[in-house]
Order: sequence, then structure tokens, then C-alpha cells
Amino acid sequence: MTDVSLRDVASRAGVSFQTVGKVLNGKGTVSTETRERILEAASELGYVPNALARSLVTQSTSTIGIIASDLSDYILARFVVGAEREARGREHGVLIGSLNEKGSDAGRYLRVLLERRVDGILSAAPQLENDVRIGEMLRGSVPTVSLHHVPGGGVPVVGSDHVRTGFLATRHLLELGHRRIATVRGDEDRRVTFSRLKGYRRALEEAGVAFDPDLVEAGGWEPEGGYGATMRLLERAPDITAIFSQNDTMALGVLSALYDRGMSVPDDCAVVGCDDIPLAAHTIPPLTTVHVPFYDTGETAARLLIDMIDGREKEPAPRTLLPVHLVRRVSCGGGPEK
Amino acid sequence: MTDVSLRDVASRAGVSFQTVGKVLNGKGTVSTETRERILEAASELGYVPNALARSLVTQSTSTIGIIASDLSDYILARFVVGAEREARGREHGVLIGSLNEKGSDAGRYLRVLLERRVDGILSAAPQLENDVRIGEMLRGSVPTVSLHHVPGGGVPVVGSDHVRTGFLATRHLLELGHRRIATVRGDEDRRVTFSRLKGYRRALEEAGVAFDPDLVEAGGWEPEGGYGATMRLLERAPDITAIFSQNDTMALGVLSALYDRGMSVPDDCAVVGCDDIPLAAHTIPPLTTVHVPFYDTGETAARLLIDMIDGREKEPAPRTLLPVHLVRRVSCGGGPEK
DNA sequence: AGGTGGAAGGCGAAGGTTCGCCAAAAGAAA
DNA sequence: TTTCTTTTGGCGAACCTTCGCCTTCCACCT
Repeated sequence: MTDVSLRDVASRAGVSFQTVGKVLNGKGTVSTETRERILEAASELGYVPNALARSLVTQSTSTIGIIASDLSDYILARFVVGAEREARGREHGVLIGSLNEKGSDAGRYLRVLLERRVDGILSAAPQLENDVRIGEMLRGSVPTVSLHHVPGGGVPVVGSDHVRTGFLATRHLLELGHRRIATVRGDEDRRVTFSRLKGYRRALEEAGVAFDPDLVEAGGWEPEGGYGATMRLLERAPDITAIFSQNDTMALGVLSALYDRGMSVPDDCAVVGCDDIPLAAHTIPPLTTVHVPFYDTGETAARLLIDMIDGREKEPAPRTLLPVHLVRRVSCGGGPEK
Repeated sequence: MTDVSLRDVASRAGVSFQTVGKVLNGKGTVSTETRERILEAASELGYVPNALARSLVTQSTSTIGIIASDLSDYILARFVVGAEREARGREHGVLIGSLNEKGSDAGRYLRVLLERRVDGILSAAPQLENDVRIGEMLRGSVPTVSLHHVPGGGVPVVGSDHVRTGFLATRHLLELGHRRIATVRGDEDRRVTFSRLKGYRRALEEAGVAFDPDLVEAGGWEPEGGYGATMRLLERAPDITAIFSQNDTMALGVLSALYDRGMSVPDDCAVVGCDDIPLAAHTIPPLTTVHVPFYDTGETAARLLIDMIDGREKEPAPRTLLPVHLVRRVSCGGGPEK
């Protein structure tokens, strides 16, 4: 790994290093003869341009930083993959950091990104949505796009329509004739919980079904929580005929609980999830759910961010919501497709 | 984002920029008085050191590059999270790229990493395990550690003991008294498939059960494949009493197939998976599986890589295998714990 | 008084690029 | 032949650090 520089190539080709630069970047005018001599020298020496030096002078690293929650969460990983692909397609590198659960290392990590002079930042860490300090930092640094709310605003958000997600799931159950529809919700400190709940209530209202707070139970996002919430619901309101789980992961627990209670899905109780993670298609029975376009969201966010960096996008929309749609499978009955 | 440099801080504090450098890096000797003046000026101006310029002179970026498969795969994501956490704990940044399925963009991406002068590379893309050209590139550049085989060798590999994985799963079934044990295997072009198959055969052999090629069926890693493979197995060998699925994802399909055939798990057929992905604990019934420490593997790989970069590790072991262990749940019967 | 030594801080170079500008040579027009 | 234009390629500066070395100043010792 003896680094070979423009100078080395130049001395081998018998020209100045600036001329080599011209050839390699296809700028300026150089005779075909010298050009070939230089190209040959470069390939013989195995020249690899030094992006560091370039960035230093151009004041741009062609790198975006992603601040992410735990990447082993499928949903987050999809965001990131979408964003990374888009960024790479646009000749941008991706510097990534996976935060701890509390997000308490976000400040330090953000600083690392700024030291490395990333051209922009993509925030994909919902645990930061109430963090005022981080919001402040994000607003005041490089161009930023977020996949979640940023306290204080000023940072464009790209996401999906969570209200509609809750609405579609609930309306589907209503259309199938259910009237006692329970919901297993996520954490109270997350906005998405309220949005999906709002969609649930809106659908009930439209159908003229009264909202019953007894039918809402916290499930904490994970299967265990879904299991426990279902058991409590069944205890409290044995007359429910359907459950809307505010994500597919909890729905796994919901299904387990119903199974353990000897209830058949969808006959004794219909279940609808949301997110449409891959194994939703492989639960027993396959889960009807609302598809949320995580990959596209990441892609869109990266596109917007890079447009902002390029200066192509001067007035980014403060919110971009991608559409969601219902995916009918078996857990609600009513046939796989309308 | 008007960048403020050492010079700016210096002129505000009335000293030379080199002195500011000394203070900020805690090197040299500077009087307490000037030090404070400098610190104050730096914080007033919001000085953020420029890692680019530093790297240029120190010839080290404190950055590792990760070449990864699709990050939305849980297993890969765990590797990456482990590696990233370890790297960050050791003050290293992570530049990541998620390859396409074929890995055909690996060459280009590798070049990007080299241009950015990463200090080392972590390869986590099994689709490259037969790619001779990439093997060549990896061997001849910066320090590298791989999570999969690299053609031509010369790159230390960190992984888990796949043979033992297959062995433990199969032995468990044998111990429970099964004799007709089928296995749903992964893709033929992947080494892990052969290793797990080898473990399966070894366990059979130790127990004095003859290997029957009819009991091996390809499942292509995904639930659909596991479903199809199970159906074919049931057709061909209706006397099987247990199935070892070479990953948990396919096991989902195995469970669905058995369910659709009206067979009860574990009474009519026991199922054991491997990998221990989170939802293995939440299938119906909960899946007995072999735990594979993906996070630790990533962590270990990053640790080794950074030790190599530091020069702390001169003769890395060509192979480091982390231990795996059986996790008993319900899908094999025999009680949750021994 | 002469000498020694340490603290404080400045200086110059280097690291590998990009970019604007200038000089020399070559070709075209007069 | 002279002059003008174009092509070709060199030059210097800038980007922001780190690092080794040097100077200055002051205190202390003999």
C-alpha cells in the first residue's frame, strides 16, 4: 500500500502533476499523445486518487452521514438500504452509525460526522424525536433530512402516512362487519403511536362506531407485548371480534396469544397488522397488514437530501408522506383479494 | 456552515495557528492563560476540527469500510451492528455499502473505499465467496477481515462453527429418539450449506443412523423454499418424524407446510432450525434452534481488524470460529430445558 | 557573571489535490 | 515575415491540519 500520488505518475510520464490532474479529471486540453503516456503511467503504478485531498480543496466530501437506530430492526434497515442505494447511485458515500436504544450517543456521533465534513445528514432514529438538543444541532449544521419528527422543526421530514395506516387497517375490519375492534398500540412516547391511533378512531367514527378506550391496550412494539396486551384485552372485553395491531411484530404475539387461548384466526378473531414485514406473509395464518414503503422512504429521503446538497432543491417541502396500502392475506378472512 | 479553521481561532486569540493546534490536541506546552484564551475563542467560533485535513497528514482516516450484502437481512444487520459498535467504541467511523444480490457492484464499491483511504475493510457479503477477482483486490489492498471465505485465502476469516451448528441440531433430534430426520438445506453455491450438511451427516453417523440422500431437499433460504421442500419431503418420505431446517427463515415455511398438511408440531413432526433469529421465539409453536452469535461475530471481526490496523495484531489467525449452542423451545418437544 | 535547562510559542514543511492564470509553441491569417 | 489565435502544459496558491525544530525568555545553579 505504498500510496502513489499525482506527482509519482507525473514524474514517470515526464510531465507536471497538474497536467496529470487534467487528464485524470478530463478537464483542460492535453494532446492525445501525452494523455496516453499519462494514462499508461497511472495504470502501471496503480494510481488511486485520494478523495481526502480532493475533498479538502473542493470543500465537499460526497458523503452523507446516517444517524440510525438499531439496524437489526428490519424497518430501519430497509430505510437505510433504500437511502444507501440512492446515495451510491448519486455518487455519494454513506457514513453510518447505529445508536444505542436511548440515543444518548447521538450527540457524540453527530460531532464525528461534522468533523468528517459530511455534506448532509439523514436522521433515522425515532428515539430522537423528542430530543431538543439534537434537534438544535441538526437544524444548525449541514443540510439534513429526517425520517422522524425533529423538535423545533426546520428539518424536512420524509415518512409514510401513519394516520392512513391506522385508518386503512381499521376500515378493512369494519368493512368485514366487525364492530368490536380492539387495538394493540405502541409506545406512548412515539408519535407514530398517536397517528395510527388517530387513524383507528377516524375509521370508527366514519362508520358510526363509538370509540371505546377499553379496547386500546399498550403492546410496546414487541411480540411479548402483543401477547400480553391480547391476553388483557380478551379478559376485559371477551366480545371483541377483531384486533388491529399497530405493527406486525406485535401481531406475532397477538397470533400466539389467540392460539394459546384456542381461538381460531380469522374465524374467532380477525387480526390485522401494519408495516408488512416479510414474515407477515408466513405467519400462521398469513397476516393481513398495511404495507408501509420503508425502502422507498429511505430512497426518497436520500434523494431529497442530495438535491438539497446540490442546491437543486432550495425549498424542500417540510413533510413528504408516502402512500400506504392494505395487503389482504388470511388473518382477516374475506378472501385474499377483493 | 462557514467553516472555521485553526487560523480563525488563532487570530481571534492572538496566537499562531500552530499553538491553537497544540492546545486542542493537548500536545506541547502552553501557558494556562493562553490555553484558556484559545479554548474560549474556539468555543465562541464553534470550531470543529477538520478530520479530512488531519487524515491527509496523519495518513490514517480512522475509518473502516464495510462491504455488506443486503442489510435488510437480519443476520447481516446483526453482524454490521456488532462491527459498527465495536469500531465506534474504538474511535473508528464506518463507511458502509450494501451490495446488490449478485455482488456485481462490489468492485466499484471497493474502489470507492480505497479512494477514501479507509484504514481497513470488513467484508460481510457471502455472495462474494467465490469471486476470485474481489478476493484478489481484497488481498492486495488495506488490512481486511472477512466474515466469509475469500478465494485464494490470505484474509483472516471470523465466523461461527457451521459444522457444529448442523451437528447440534441433528444430535438434538437424535437424542429425542428420531431416526428418520430430513433436512432442508440452503443454496448449493454457498459454503455454509455444505458445512451444516456435514454437521448433519456427522451426527447421524455418530448415532449409527444411515445417511439417506432422499431426506435432503433444497429450500433456497426463504420461507417459500422451506414450504416447498417440506411438501416434497412429505411426499417422498412420509415416514419422517423430524426436520432440520438449515436456517430459521426456511423453518417458517416448514412450519406452515406442516400446518397446512394438518400435522402437529412437535407431535407429528419435530422441527429444529438454526440461527436463532428473534421471531424464532414467536412462531407457533416456538422454534427450537441453534443460536449463532452474529453480533459477536461482527464485533470480533471489527476488533481483529482494528488490531491489525494498529499493528497490534501481526499474525492474525486465519480462522476464528465462535461457538454456537442449542436453544430448546417447543418445536421439538422434550421440554424447554434439559 | 556565566552557564544550564525548561517553558512557551512561532516557523516552515508536508500531505495530495483542484483551479485559475500564464507562457511557450504551433498554426493560421495578413 | 509579422501578427494574431489556439493549443498545450506548467506554475503558484489554496484547502486545513500535524509535526519537528527553532527562538526567546526566564529562573535557577555554581
